[in-house]
Amino acid sequence: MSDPGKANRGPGAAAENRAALVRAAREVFAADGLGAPLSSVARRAGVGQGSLYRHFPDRISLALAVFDDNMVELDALAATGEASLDEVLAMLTRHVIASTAFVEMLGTASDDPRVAEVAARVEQIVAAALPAARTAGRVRADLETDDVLLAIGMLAGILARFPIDERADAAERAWALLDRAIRP
Amino acid sequence: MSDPGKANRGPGAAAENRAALVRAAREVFAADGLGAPLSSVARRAGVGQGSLYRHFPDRISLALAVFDDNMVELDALAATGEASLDEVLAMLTRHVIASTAFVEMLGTASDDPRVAEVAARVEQIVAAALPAARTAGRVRADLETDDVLLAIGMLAGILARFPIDERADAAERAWALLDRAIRP
Amino acid sequence: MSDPGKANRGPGAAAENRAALVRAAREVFAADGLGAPLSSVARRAGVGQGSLYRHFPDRISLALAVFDDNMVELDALAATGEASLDEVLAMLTRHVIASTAFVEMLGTASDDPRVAEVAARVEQIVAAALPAARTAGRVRADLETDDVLLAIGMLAGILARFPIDERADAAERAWALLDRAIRP
Amino acid sequence: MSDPGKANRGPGAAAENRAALVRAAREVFAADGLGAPLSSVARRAGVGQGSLYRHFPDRISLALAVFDDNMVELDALAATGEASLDEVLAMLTRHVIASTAFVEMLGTASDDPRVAEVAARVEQIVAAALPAARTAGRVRADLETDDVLLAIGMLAGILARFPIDERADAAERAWALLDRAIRP
DNA sequence: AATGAATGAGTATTCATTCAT
DNA sequence: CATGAATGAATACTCATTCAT
Repeated sequence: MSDPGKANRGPGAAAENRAALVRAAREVFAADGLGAPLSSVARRAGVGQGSLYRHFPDRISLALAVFDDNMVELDALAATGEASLDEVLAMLTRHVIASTAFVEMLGTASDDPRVAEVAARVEQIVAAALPAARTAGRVRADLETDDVLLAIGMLAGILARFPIDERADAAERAWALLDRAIRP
Repeated sequence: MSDPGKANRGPGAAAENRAALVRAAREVFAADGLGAPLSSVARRAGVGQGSLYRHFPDRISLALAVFDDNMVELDALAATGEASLDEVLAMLTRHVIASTAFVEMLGTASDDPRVAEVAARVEQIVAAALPAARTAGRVRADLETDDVLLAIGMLAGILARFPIDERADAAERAWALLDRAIRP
Repeated sequence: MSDPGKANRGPGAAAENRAALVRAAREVFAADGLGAPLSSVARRAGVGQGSLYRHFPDRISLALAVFDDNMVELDALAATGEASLDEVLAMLTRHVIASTAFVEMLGTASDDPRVAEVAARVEQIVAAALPAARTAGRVRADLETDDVLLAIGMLAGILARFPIDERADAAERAWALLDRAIRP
Repeated sequence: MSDPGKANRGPGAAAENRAALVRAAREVFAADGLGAPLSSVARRAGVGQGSLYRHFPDRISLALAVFDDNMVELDALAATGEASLDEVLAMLTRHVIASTAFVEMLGTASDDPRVAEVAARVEQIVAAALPAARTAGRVRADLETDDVLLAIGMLAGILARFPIDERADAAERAWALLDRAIRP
């Protein structure tokens, strides 16, 4: 019974599989939200269900992996030491347009320490960019980090209700409003 | 055969059952969102599955019944002819705090004519209150109805991520932001 | 609580209701077969479920009532004393085109004595017409009643697989074959 | 948690399960028709519902698998190049006796391409055997493929109304009639 | 005797998760 | 370590049948 179809590529394929899973999950989460069937992720990745669970024992682990790239980008931006709040917000907006699941994750199951850590990191980055923005008069002097995070949350909430191809537009309209909310 | 379990309380229970279903659905939708299992609604109402489907042939019918009260209130407010935008927003905010599913419904499956009608009615009520608010300088002169609806949508989106008992606070914070976004 | 909708027309409506149920059942059985939901019969008749069950305690009772007309017609034909086999077959064919459920009933649940009686009556009528047909050379001399009934059964079986509006054609084609089978 | 009930026998059981499902379905379809509950198939096969759906995503897939054997046999017969119409009919009759669902499938949901293909194949095989039968004077010179298929359809229709153990007899009687219908 | 609602069992289908190979 | 199948619980929905009014 040496069935063809998909040979067991063996342990060597581990890294490759992991990457394929993350890639697939990114697409699936973007399209169907964070609650999408994990089986569809495995299928799209061309990987067995079991491998998915081995690499990512639960949905959150997978989501964290997916959005790790986002965090890497964000961290890179922050690492320049000169990231303006506008740049941070622009990047976050891009991420949210690509997948509201990013914020969906941050808002849910926050009892998972790893999620909390990501949330904290985002908060940190925003917080770091805020003083300069205040000083520069870009935002109100009394604007708090939480306010900015709330704005991002609202943005994500509203974008989730639009089909992907309308999200860029919707984001623009939303920022037209929100911008006034944070400006001095 | 002679199973106890639940006597057929007869047609007299109809109105009572309907009310129990709506009440249960209100709670369930508030807690778990519009996508919650209908079986849980029936169970919580202490009513057979069949009765649920008799009264409400589909999820939307049930949701419409649940949020009918909201609309009645809203209509009543609008009927006074003097509803200020602030009053309208306050009421909508109360509804959204009670159940983000209200807005969830308006945002989804808008291809159902009954939902579309409710959405249109909400829009109408907002639109009716807007001119006076502009004249009074309560909001920007160029603020559109769509902007207000977007704000409501964002509010709902963000509240959905908080447990019910934190929503009032969250709403306050959100409005503190949004208010600036619409003010002149 | 004096709900409108459908006043309880009281006992006087009994005969009327019965008739409406039979009429509705005829249409429903014709369209969806003998296994169609009884609720759809009650609905189409504009009659309560309970009334349906009062008049017809089970599906077979209803079917018998529906096809009673068929039997009346058939009996009337037989009563002329001069019914040719061709006439009998033509009438049966008409009935089967109108509703394969007629034969479906005769073929199923034959353990019900009332059904058995109807089946016997049909057999009787066919049997009565057969000798003359044999004498006249219309059918083979060795053709048995059972053969004719079998032919009717086959006709019904095949017609059941066509949508109603194609059944007349299909019946014609089928008889073109079957006719040779019974002719001398 | 550690419920016994049924150990996961692992992938090794796949082929075995598939075979059990087909076997069970063959019996169930034969006994209760093509519309029988799929759950009863799974139960009889001693297999979880999920496994059934994995192997056969819909009812038709299962039916096709069940009747694939029939087609293999039929194809084998046709492949000899010398299959007489009588042999073809005898085989089809055997299949229909075993399960009228075979023809039931061919008659229903013909919008499924796979079903259509099977139907076409049957037609092809009959068509291929017909000319020789005509030449040999075994059947009427003007007998069409459709007539033969109609006859098979009628046979199936009538057999469906007999319990399995009476079908062989019934088939014999039916052919006694039908044979005359196709003979010269 | 009519009404229409109530009930629950039955069926289809999906998915998270575990496990033998 | 990969694979892919197995399992069963969960959920939607339908219908036959019973029953209070």
